[in-house]
Amino acid sequence: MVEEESLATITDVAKRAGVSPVTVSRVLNGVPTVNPATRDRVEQAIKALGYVPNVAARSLRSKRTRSLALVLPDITNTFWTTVARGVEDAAQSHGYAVFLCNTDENLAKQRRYLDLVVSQQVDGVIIAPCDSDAGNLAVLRDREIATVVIDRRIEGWEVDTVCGDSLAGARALVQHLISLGHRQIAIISGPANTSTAEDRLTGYYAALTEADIAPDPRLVLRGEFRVASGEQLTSQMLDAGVRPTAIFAANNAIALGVIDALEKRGLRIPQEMALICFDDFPQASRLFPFLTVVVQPAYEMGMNAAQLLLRRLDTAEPPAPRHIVLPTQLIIRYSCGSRLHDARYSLFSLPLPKPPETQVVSEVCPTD
Amino acid sequence: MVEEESLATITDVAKRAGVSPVTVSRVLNGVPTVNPATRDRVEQAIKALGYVPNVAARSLRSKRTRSLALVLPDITNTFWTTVARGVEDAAQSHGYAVFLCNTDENLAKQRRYLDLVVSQQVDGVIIAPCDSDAGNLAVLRDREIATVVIDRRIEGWEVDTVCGDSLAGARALVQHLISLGHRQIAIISGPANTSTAEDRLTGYYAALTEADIAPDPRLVLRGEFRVASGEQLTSQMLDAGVRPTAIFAANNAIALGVIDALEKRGLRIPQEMALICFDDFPQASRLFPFLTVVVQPAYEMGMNAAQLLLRRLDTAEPPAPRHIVLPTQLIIRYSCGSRLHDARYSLFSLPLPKPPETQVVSEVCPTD
DNA sequence: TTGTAAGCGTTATCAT
DNA sequence: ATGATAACGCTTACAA
Repeated sequence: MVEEESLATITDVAKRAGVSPVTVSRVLNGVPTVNPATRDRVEQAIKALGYVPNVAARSLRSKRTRSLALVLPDITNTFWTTVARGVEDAAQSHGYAVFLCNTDENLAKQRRYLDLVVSQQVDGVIIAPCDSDAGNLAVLRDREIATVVIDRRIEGWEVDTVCGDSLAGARALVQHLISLGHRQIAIISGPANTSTAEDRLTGYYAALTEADIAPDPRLVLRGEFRVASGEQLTSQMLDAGVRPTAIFAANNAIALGVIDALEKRGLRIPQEMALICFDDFPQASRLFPFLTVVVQPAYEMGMNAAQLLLRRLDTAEPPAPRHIVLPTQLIIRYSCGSRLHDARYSLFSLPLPKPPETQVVSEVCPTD
Repeated sequence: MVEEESLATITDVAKRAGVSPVTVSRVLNGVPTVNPATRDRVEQAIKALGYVPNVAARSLRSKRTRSLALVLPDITNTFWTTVARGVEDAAQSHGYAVFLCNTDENLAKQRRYLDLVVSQQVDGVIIAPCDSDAGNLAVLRDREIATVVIDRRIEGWEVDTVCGDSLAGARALVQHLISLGHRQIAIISGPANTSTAEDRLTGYYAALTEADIAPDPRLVLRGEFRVASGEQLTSQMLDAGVRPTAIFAANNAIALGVIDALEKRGLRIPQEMALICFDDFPQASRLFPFLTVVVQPAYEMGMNAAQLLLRRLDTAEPPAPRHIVLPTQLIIRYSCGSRLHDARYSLFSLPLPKPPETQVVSEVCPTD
């Protein structure tokens, strides 16, 4: 049903419909002041010729490409792929295409991708930056490219931000351990120049302080948000004779490394070493029926970021930057007989100094 | 160091360097017939102005966008994210950007993405199609968009293809079970209209036949390549009183569903039910120290597909379509005392009818 | 409601 | 080795 000789242009459609190219353009862009009959003829011509607008020409003229870039640190982590799906769904429903860029937490790769993104003239960028230094995002700021920072805050640039509540999540996790009687709790966190690593550390300290437990510097370890880093730091700690009763892994990749190190040493989880972490695993309740985690609303984070960005692109004069902090959920896994249970609690931000009795606010909804 | 008033164009660079825009274009495109001194001046001007070429203008004129689309069925599966990284690395090293499109094994989504991809005028497409019907890829064929099909073969269109050797892999997996004494082996495969599901089923039958085991239709189940499907089919089978001694999951997502169903019924793996599957899990040796799998070279598949595509884009008159089948590896996991071991065997394609004694050809390389 | 004219930034072609 | 000119397909501004 599609006749093609070379590739139909707007002029071909115009000729076939007996109108001028401008009218076709109006139909394509949904301009209301077009005679319905004319619109019909144009639409038929479009269908008959299998016409598809040429985005290059369109964006050369209109200065918009209808494309976004999503720059992520680790495409193999399901947390990030879930974020990506949120962004994708929001973008697709608005007719935007998404370039997915994987930096591997590597600043050089991030820089290369940002250059690419600039030359591709994307309309906007959603980025989880490798670190909190705004200087590394200078290209975006200087060229005034609409940007939303996701998951991690940035220092020195007032820009839209969508994050999970790392502080409340970390505090709730550590409080959970404390409520189970643990007092020697190690934390294996991420790099010092990422806000998520910082916040989770702050939450850890807050929970300890609130329970009158003096922090032990030997139990505070920092590396990267990677499996290998979690494995290495755990091994170092254990090999140095430091033996906490519980470990808080600052994300799921680190937790995998911790599991690795513990299993190599024959330490059973949770009997000989309790483990909690940020970000869940798919199928976690079957694979790790013991694991208490804080999950962030990854899909919603992606969707929110994309919507924020798209709204900004639509409005001519954008409002002041917004900082969105999405609440997290605490999932406590336990077995009752042979049944596995997930108890879920929504976490709300509470002031740091001296919080009320309980941080676990909302209501339980067991899964299966 | 970057002076900007609006946004530098090729003309601004030309003025600053005291040459014509054409010369700047020549420098940008690496045309050799440019005086080195001129080239220097131009390059300095580019740097001074922070000039970045406008891809829209460039592709409007040159008919090339230097972008590819990668269309995948499940971005949450590490197999596919690994493929994506292979494609990305190859593309980036050639200066191409990649649009990642996630179809969720959903034909409607696939169609929408292909339309988007066409209007974005990408130079080429790498696609793992939802099914083997070439009709669903008609847009690509009709518009003569350079295409590489990955992971799954297509019926009715002669097009470049990069796949793993599902047949040899499936056969080796089932042979492994048989060598352990299993004779009631169930298979939970994917949809009938995907070549991977078909090939793995064929390999399953081949191994049974070669061992003089009559296939039992109640043990052959087909659904989708998804966790939920694996869970559901396993549950159905078990609830119907069908009780094999081993299950072959046709991919890793299905295997997760099988694990789910087995655990719900208190069946221990591998003591009460052996399990094998196609495609590995990250950290599998720790999480599933019992699991024997066939891994496909996902990264290489992506890289090969991208290289094939890029080569085709470079050469004016492309040669006949190529079909690449990459060999797979069998990984047998076992514990020796408290140590875990991975024994790896490379698998080579063998003729179907009556293969020689052993399918396991290459040499063992234990991991840790 | 529709059309005319101009131009977005680059590269192909031809000329020097 | 370099430049002048036109054209890619579309949308904006203005005119009718």
